[in-house]
Amino acid sequence: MKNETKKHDSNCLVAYGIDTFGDRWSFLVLRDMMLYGKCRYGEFLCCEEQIATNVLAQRLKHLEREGIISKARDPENRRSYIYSLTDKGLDLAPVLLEIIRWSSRHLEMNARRRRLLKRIETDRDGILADIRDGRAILTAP
Amino acid sequence: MKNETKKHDSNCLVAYGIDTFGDRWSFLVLRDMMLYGKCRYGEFLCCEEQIATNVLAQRLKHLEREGIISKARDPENRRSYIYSLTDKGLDLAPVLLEIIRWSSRHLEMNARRRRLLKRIETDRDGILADIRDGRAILTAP
DNA sequence: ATCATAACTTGCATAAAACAAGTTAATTTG
DNA sequence: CAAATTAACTTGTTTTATGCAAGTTATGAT
Repeated sequence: MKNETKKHDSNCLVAYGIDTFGDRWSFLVLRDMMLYGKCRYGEFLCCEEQIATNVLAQRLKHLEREGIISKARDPENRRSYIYSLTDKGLDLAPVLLEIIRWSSRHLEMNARRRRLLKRIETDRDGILADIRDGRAILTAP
Repeated sequence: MKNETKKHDSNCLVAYGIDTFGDRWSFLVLRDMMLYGKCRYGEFLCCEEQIATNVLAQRLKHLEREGIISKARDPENRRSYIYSLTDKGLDLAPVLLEIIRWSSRHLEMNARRRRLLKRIETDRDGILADIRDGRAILTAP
């Protein structure tokens, strides 16, 4: 994940996906953006899984270089930046939703999880709209 | 990926998925099973991305422990084993298909890729049946 | 003017991956 | 049937990536 030339340069569609967004930390950042509406460095940093700051910085650069996210100055605070999903990044929402569906089938459920699953099954478009607009789908975990 | 207690033990559905199948090599093994119908150690070993033998052995154990794949003796050859997807593993097919759809939108296409994408869009059930029965969907890459 | 904060960077210890070689049991070949 | 081959791994070593702690820089708040 450090070496930035596609490590093994497979010509497979699946490998391309894995290499651009499939690393554990990259994907957890994307989850934080899509599910929790996070958009700042500091927010990603205090994710439940405790990403290290150097790794976070590197993954954000990687995702930006791959065109999955973009970085813009925060107009309200000149020392802050706002990360957001590009169209390419937004297109990953269906992958995220399928992972959630899979986990829902194979992990014990609770009310919170059931609520999320139900919304995925009954209000997919609403969810996609929320993701597109950076609105949190879940409250902080 | 070595430490087998879920590394960060998140209680998030997405993190559960990532930790069980989301590692690069684990997922490439699953791709080889679902897309290319591979089922033997030696077949996984000569994948396009050149997985190292120790890593492969470890990932197969991991996937087996997680209930994604199962290992059985080959009745035809007593020094060989046959790996196959469990129901839990088969349930990952939709995730794989979404990744392929995503990559198809964002990577240049060729005839082979277009053919695969078209089949995903028009014959999803056929693909799922092929995966379930261990039939290759693509010829070797 | 001083302190705090956001977003990083740097350096070092540790863990995982890549690489190369070796092992074991079953099978094929001469 | 002894010798070479093959399938599925293990083991040891080097290289690379991650985790952790501390430091830096440019705002911004008090």
